Amino acid sequence: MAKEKEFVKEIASIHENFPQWYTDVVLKTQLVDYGPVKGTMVIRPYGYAIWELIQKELDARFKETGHENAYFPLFIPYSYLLKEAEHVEGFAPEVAIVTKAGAAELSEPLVVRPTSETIICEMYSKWVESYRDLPMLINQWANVVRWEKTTRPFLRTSEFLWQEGHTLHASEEEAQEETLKMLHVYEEFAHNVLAIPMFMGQKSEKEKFAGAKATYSIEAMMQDGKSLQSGTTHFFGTNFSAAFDIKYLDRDGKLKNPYQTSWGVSTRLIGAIIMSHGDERGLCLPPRVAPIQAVIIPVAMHKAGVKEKCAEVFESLKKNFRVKLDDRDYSPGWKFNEYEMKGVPVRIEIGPRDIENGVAVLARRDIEGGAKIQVPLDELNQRLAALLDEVHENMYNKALKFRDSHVKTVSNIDELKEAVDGGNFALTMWCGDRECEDKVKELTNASTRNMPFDQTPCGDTCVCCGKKATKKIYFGKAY
RNA sequence: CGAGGUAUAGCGCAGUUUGGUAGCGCGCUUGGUUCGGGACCAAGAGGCCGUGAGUUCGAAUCUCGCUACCUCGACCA
Repeated sequence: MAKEKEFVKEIASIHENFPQWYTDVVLKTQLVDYGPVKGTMVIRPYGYAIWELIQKELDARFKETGHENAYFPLFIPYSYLLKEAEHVEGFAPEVAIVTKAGAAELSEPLVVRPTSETIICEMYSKWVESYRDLPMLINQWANVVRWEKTTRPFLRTSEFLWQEGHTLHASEEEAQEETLKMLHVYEEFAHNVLAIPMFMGQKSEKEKFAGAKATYSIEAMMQDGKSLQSGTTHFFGTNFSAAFDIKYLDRDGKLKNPYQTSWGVSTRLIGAIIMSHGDERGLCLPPRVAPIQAVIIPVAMHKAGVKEKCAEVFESLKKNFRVKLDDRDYSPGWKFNEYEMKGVPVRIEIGPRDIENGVAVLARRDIEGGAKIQVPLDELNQRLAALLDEVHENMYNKALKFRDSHVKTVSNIDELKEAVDGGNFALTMWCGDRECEDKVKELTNASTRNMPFDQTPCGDTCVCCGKKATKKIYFGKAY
């Protein structure tokens, strides 16, 4: 028997209209609202709570790997931007510039930071004198502004929140090692906290950061088969340190430019969570960043002892979990649907029957149909902890399975087009020429995502020109 | 920035063709009955119809401009 939908439809179908589904979900679950200025978003408490948890987890990892936090100014003299040629070219089209203070014209226009390489380099040039000052390992949590043409909440907005790490190193090897180390920190975080599998690899010349020698990325596959570049790490060599005249006196008595890296992830990660795990009912949040890990819903609240028992359970759980007791005067069914839409990983139902039996009913969000289980009240703490871990594992595995089943190995342009049009990534061989990359983009609308570290060939010839291939690379349509 | 679409109560919509001063559902408030998958009854509150001009005795409705949002493309975390 066909199962009638047992939840109320407030959002577009994820299968029928993915973009509309996304917009509906972010608005209706109150993650964000639109700001009054084009392309801006208000991150509402429920969305911001996710960001705070992301920050907490990442920040711990940055500290663990020896980095310190600092804060650099929002305003950057326009002239700084001009110092690194590729960098200006990359960012000039989308920077916001302040030219006036009140009625008075400023003597030099100020850029509202689109990224902070320039101002941080300027400061580093004052702070670094000796090899003893290296490595310099600084991260900042900040907002940045890029005047994008089209915008979508979390995925591309005029202003967004991120972290940017900026490091200086005495040796090239050490800087390269840092670049890859932080990429792996991102990947580990995405796996263990967000439950999102990432493709790690190096970006092509075309796709790399303006001013970098090499850019690496983590790429996640969304459920529409498109790629979301979720984080990047950059190796600069001495491009910026030379341009900004950062010099240190080495042991050998010679003045040298240090090697540099930068790396960042942004509130876009929240978009990745939404589009990796969401379903027909709405959000499905990974337990480790879910603002509410479990919600307690009293059933037949008016009956003797129910409210009291729920409050008691709430008190016993709140020390260990982000738990919420919803004793508002809505029907239980209404609340079930509400918290499913909001992606709360576990629901705890407690009614007269349960109290009589000394149990609670637990329903998990990540499994279709809820998979309700009864748990004795005195085991709730341990069982919930285990269940949240299980939910995390299941969400990761589900995302991984989806991803792996949407990667097609291809050897020519027709296969590539068919793969990406069908909502897949195409894994293929490439000669490394920009021309072929551009041509593929033109013919299929897919761009290179990245080159995996495992370069075991899956063919000999370039997917586009048919000449000898040198790189194994993923192509995909991207956000 | 190019193509298409939308804008009326918190949300979803009707009303626009044929101009006459706004309506439905949900939600919200109050009271009561309810409560194991979006309960029910009753009584209420809430909108100068995105915005600026124009046409007209009269504009949500017709004309032009602007803005925002959505979808699809070119660029980015």
